[in-house]
Order: sequence, then structure tokens, then C-alpha cells
Amino acid sequence: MARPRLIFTTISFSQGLLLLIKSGSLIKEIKYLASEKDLFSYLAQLEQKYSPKPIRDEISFKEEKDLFHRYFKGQPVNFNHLPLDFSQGTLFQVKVWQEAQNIPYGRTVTYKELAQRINHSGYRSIGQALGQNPFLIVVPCHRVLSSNGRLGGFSAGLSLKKYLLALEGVRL
DNA sequence: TAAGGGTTGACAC
DNA sequence: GTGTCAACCCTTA
Repeated sequence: MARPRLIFTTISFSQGLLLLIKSGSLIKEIKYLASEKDLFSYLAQLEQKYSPKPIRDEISFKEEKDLFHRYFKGQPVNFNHLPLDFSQGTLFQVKVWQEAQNIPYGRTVTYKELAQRINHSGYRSIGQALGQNPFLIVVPCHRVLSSNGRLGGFSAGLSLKKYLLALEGVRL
């Protein structure tokens, strides 16, 4: 059976832009890009990876765009009902991502707490799985902090992690 | 199979 | 309070 063609859109915000990629009705990836320049080079990579090449489609992302615009205005938004394509992750990664989705808006947990929720003791593996998170913001890996109250890490950059937490009213 | 990683907790100073 | 180190265990090359 032929796979549905990939479609994408971008959402601009004060720190850069988000690239949303869908296959059919499933979201395949939500990626942070610092500038239009990064967008063009990433799209070039996608064109090499996928055939036929992904096409821009604003209409199919109406709901997601609305949700993200509200989120960037500082309104509490729940993204959990959006259908995500977890097939690209391992079983362990999917478990971590799904558990991370349960962290409420404006709340934070530590890597340890997240590990305990999935009955796991490999704290470093949690960080590693979050680092592979392809669904920025929707899987809120920015809400996971180190136990000493520090930020920990963030695949899209710590300054963005700080920005997102501040947006949600989290005091560090 | 070995190395690395978004961590943690214990211990020493 | 801060630094160091072993242990956790998954992913990647």
C-alpha cells in the first residue's frame, strides 16, 4: 500500500519557528528551527530522505496552528489528543514519551520521578530517550528537570527550555 | 560489543 | 556547598 504523502507547515514564534510534519492524519515530527535558513537546509534533507518530497499544506494544520498560537500567547493548552506517529521510536522511548505527555501544563518533574512512573531505574536512559523526542512541546520534555533543581539538558537548546518554562509560569 | 549520555546518590573535603 | 565517582541501562556505531 502506498504511504500517504508527507505534508508540512511552519509556525513562527519569538524564539524561531516550529516545523510540523504529518503523514496522513498522524504527526510525524515537530522540530524547532532557529531561523528560516535552518528551515531551508532541513527541508533539503527531507527531500533527499522522502520521495515524493514533502509539500507545504496550511489547511491540514489548522487545528495544530491554533493550539500552538494559543500556547505561545501563554494560554494553558493540552496537546494530548493530537495523533502522533510513535513508530519511529523504540518501545522504551515511546514509553518515556507517553509518560512525559502526562506532565500537566506549568508543572515539572525530575528525571528520577519520570523513571519511577515507568518502573525504571536507569535515569540516564530517560534523559537519552527524551533527547530523541521528535515531538517538541507536544511531548513536554522541557518539563523534566534534574533533581538538584537545575535545568538538565534540552535537545533544542537550554535557552528554549528556559523560554518554554517561563511561558508556562514555571519559576526556576 | 563498547562507548556515550538531557542523571542520581553517596562520599569526601 | 562543591567535586568526584560508581552505578543505572538504553541507544548507537
